[in-house]
Amino acid sequence: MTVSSLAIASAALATDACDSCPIRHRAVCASCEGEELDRLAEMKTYRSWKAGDVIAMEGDELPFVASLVTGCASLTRTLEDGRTQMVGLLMPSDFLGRPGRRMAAYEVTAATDVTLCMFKRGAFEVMLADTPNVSRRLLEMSLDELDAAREWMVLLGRKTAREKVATLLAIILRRASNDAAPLRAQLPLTRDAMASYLGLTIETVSRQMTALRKAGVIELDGTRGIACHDLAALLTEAGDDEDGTFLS
Amino acid sequence: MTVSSLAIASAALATDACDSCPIRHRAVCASCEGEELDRLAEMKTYRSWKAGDVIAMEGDELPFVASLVTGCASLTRTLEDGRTQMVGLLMPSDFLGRPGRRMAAYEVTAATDVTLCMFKRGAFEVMLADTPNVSRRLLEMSLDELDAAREWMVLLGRKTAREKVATLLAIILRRASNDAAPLRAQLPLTRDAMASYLGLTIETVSRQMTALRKAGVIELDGTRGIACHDLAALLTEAGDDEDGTFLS
DNA sequence: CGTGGCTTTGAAACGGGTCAAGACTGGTGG
DNA sequence: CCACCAGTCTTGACCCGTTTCAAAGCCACG
Repeated sequence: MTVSSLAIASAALATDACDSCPIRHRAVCASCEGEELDRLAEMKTYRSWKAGDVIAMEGDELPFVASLVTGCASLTRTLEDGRTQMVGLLMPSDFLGRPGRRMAAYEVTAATDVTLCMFKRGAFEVMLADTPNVSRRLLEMSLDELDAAREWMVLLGRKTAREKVATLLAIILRRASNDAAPLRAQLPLTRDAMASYLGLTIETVSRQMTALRKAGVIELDGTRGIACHDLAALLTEAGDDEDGTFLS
Repeated sequence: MTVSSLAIASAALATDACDSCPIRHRAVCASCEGEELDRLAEMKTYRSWKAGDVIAMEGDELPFVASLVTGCASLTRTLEDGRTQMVGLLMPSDFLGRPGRRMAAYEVTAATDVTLCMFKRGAFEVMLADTPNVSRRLLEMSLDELDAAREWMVLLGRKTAREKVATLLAIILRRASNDAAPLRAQLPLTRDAMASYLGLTIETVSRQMTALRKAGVIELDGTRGIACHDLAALLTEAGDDEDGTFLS
């Protein structure tokens, strides 16, 4: 399994200092300060996985909930006959696990190298119950994810293969690059993972990438690198009615 | 617009008695008692719409949030060129609106006659902030909706037209009927709405309904009535790996 | 009894899937 | 250091399911 790491120097993560945590201001802990933050810090544990590792299988007991600190992980559901659909893509600060549910509802896989900030389920649930700063933030994040899921439903239900690929590339480019044109990024996903997320086959993803390149909308650099000189053109290909604000 | 009402005697709703409310134990108010319930009761207003009415358009200001009391409403997103995808189906006890957001993110349409129990946004947000019984329930409901949305992503991304239609019929039959075989129900959705939800065209929905009837899996009674003697067979057609537990 | 909206049915076109090679990439061991 | 190997990605040809376009049937309602 190719290792294409987005990991930030893991030395910083080995310490317990939430102050220097890269997701401090966006994760489920974002609204906590002082005592509350200390309490979270006491119950947390870091753990890392390599790209391609399965973090949890559908139906496994998941004894923790977690914030994704670095990297990128996917949530996937499998049908009886093996067909597979990615239903979520966790990026730094996203929350993994559902309070009140012991079993993983989806297979969780590390798309790149991943580090989680984990909380034991029981302790976290107690904290959730008595700490509005946590429960409010979690509600907010859940509603954002719901919006993202619904946006994705539009893509899955109504967009053409070309629009699907363009949409995904636009999202990745906007997230990863510091908006100076040309936008550049390394794809955190294999073609396989892209296909799974987009409800397509690998071959179709590959063909559409080539088509977008030949149309001059994007440039490819090796198998993972992409660049785009004209985001507007890419967004037009994506077929959105706005400018692709979504995906939490 | 054809009126196909699921409405329960609206006389009961005209009163302010939460005790006799059909969704009392499942809606966002479910965990509230005594004082808290009184407080909610004071800020609530009922309002009804006819089947086909638009309750809110995408981008409209929505000055309230609400629980759906009776009937069925759809959330729909539209692409620039007019393609349309339903992203949610609200059934009794479901929550409408997002605390903290003024604008409707989706078009909300009454699929059947609908009655909402509405709360003014401001007052509800205050209550949400200081009443764990409300915020906890809303979090739970949001996470259920997120699960349902993800389940739907699998359907949109990977299922065949036949499986899509079978899945939707199974869900409606299970919800609507009092599980004595044969399961019977009146569809709360037009073919158009079904197609919108399933990411298909009207014609394909119609063809698959006919195909399922000819295969002996379902019976059709007029244009809205369906019956099913063998739910297991229908679930097999639906292609699920379990027994279709989802959709909040 | 006619009208308009919803639904069904049919025929043809097309987009994406499937199957099958072949090319590239990065890592490994001679 | 280079050749090889396994895994990943690309490309091509063909096929099938769904959409598109068109027309006819059905139903509720005026």
